[in-house]
Amino acid sequence: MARSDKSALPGGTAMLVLALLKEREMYGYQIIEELEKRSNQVFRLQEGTLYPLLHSLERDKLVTARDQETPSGRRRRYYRITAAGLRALEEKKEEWQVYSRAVTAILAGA
Amino acid sequence: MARSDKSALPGGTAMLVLALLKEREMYGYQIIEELEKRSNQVFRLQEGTLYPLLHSLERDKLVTARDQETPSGRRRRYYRITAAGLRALEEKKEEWQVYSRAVTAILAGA
DNA sequence: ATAATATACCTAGATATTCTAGGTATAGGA
DNA sequence: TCCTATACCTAGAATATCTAGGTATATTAT
Repeated sequence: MARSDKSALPGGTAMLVLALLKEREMYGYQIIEELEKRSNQVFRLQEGTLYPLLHSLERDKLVTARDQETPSGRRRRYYRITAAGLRALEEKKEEWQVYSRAVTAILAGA
Repeated sequence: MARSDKSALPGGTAMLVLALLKEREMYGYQIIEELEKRSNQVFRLQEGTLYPLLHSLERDKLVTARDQETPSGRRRRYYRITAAGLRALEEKKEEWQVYSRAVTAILAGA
């Protein structure tokens, strides 16, 4: 995830992608743009990050994929979240809450 | 940083360590325990993560180090944050705020 | 007294994640 | 016609963290 200092949120990328897919099925390129838009340009996934990630989510059965052509003939691969994916999302969200609260506590000091 | 799913917050570990050192100088083992305590056991740095990290912070002049023996003869290496370290901490905190707000926005949905 | 555990430092190599830097192909606009 | 945007992909590099060791002394339990 491209940010000023090159760092990212580990495991978090999958969580964000699953969160988008919870709303509706989307194709890869669209996920990148949505994520950028909704974060107000805070992060923009690199294609080299997203596509392999989608493949691993599919392998783990957290999403399913189907190909579809646009009227103009362009190929798109749509991803849809599965029941297991929804469960995984809830878990990751819970972890994120716990984690960010702990970080906040430490930053706030003694 | 040991968590249930093995993931961590990249760059975040340095931020947390610097946040502790802002309060007072500390030695490595102590940092591990303080971090665990203040996060309510949410994370516990592995020694193999912390010691190399402290060395890189020292190399980058964000901290300075000095050795000291306890009355009983045990060696401890104390780390103190530098002015550059304080600046780096403020930057990382700002990034964290921006980042966590963006994540929250995406998790909250459209 | 001795054994086991805790303290305290360290490193090398494996693993996981993301990035860089390419590649392919089509659509649409200048 | 050429350039940019769309849309997919992968290989290899870079980075961060973990695993799994190692050394040594102090403290606690047997």
